[in-house]
Amino acid sequence: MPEEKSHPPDPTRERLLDEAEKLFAEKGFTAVSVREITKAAGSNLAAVNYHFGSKKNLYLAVFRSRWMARAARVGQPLRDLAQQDKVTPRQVVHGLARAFLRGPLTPEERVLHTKLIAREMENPTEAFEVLAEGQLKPAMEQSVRLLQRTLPYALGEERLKLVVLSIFAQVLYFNFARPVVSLVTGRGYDPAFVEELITHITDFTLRGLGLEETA
Amino acid sequence: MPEEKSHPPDPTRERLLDEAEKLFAEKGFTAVSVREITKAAGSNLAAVNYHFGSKKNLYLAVFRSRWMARAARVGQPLRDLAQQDKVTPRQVVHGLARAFLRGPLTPEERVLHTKLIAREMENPTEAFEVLAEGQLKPAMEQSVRLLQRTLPYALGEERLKLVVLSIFAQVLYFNFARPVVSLVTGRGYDPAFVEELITHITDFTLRGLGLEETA
DNA sequence: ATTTGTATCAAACGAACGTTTGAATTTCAA
DNA sequence: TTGAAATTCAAACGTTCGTTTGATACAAAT
Repeated sequence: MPEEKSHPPDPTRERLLDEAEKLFAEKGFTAVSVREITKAAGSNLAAVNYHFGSKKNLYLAVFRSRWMARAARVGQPLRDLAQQDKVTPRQVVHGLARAFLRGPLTPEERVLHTKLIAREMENPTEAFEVLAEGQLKPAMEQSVRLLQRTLPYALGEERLKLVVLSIFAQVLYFNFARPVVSLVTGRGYDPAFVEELITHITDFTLRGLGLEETA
Repeated sequence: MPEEKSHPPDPTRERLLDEAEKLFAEKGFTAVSVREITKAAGSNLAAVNYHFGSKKNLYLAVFRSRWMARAARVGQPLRDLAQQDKVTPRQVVHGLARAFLRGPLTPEERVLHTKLIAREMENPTEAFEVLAEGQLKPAMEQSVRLLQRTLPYALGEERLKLVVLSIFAQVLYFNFARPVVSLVTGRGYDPAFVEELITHITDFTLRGLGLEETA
């Protein structure tokens, strides 16, 4: 390994991170081989161990550099919202749904990002802490605080947390369970359908909070 | 392989299916080795290939015999409900949430069952069809029909499907993302917390359908 | 008692795995 | 231009993988 601290942009290192992230997201850690990654990155087999020390370290590096950067972009709309003066609950919920389903990421990035989350959620590895501290807890606290101060009535912190978890549940599910959603609805993930999904989640959740009229 | 059709209860075969299901659910297909399975089942290394032909066939057999039987048990409360005369939407939603979170399965079975679903949802294999035809589509159709006939107002089939998907999303999420839920709420999955979760999902969803008062 | 078919077993197969090695190459400051 | 460090490379390391093999044990039927 060249160094231990932060890295100047080494093209080989960057390509390895890019391809590794795609492959890990698509197939999972154990199903991807180092040979597959280095071939996709157009580099030598030994490059992974030279630049990252081991396959597992590469996986962690993917989370620390690539995944975290994306998480920051996903969370940005919500942070922007938090800085505004007058915010409605609809804006909060809609912002959350939109950030994950149509937000700052390209469609490919979004699938990739969500799959990595889902894998860590059902099989936490050392990367889970990165994920939890870097996105999950901040986004959760941000959302709870934002809802707390915009809701026209008081709602206990515990109840609010469950509500936000229900939002996350839907947002994640409609992202990573695409085969199921498409199978059931007969719809592909074109922009129109995604917009319908965002509207559905927003309306459903707002009524779940008792804030909107019956459909 | 001994035969091709249905199997009389061969103890070795049964033990292999039991242990394989646990391990596949816990670690995923590629992360589990045949040696691991046969050792856990107390049988010879060659037993998997003798009884099932290949590791992949064993995985499919787990879904066809073990997983499907469990899916039938999970779906039973809903089918019972469908046969009753007077059913309220609350009964439907509560029944769904309860079936998956506290239902006919033991806690260990439930974790196992949900993890297998989640894995197939994010990485569909040949088992996905078994899962889709055997549980997903029936449960979806059943739920939609049941809601349709119990709702006090008309709701389009498309909207209803999205609502049911939102219920599934929460039910699955609160099952398989337990590390996240516990991290955020600081609660373990004891009976009291599970009951709170069922109540939350039920209330949240009913209001999502515009049927209950504000909390 | 012998045959026949089924199941189990230890052992080995070739292939693929993550990792290491040491030489070749490139980079770049002195 | 030279020399030392950083990077790439082909090759091989030892291990583990899923699967196959052929011998052995056991069962029920002739």
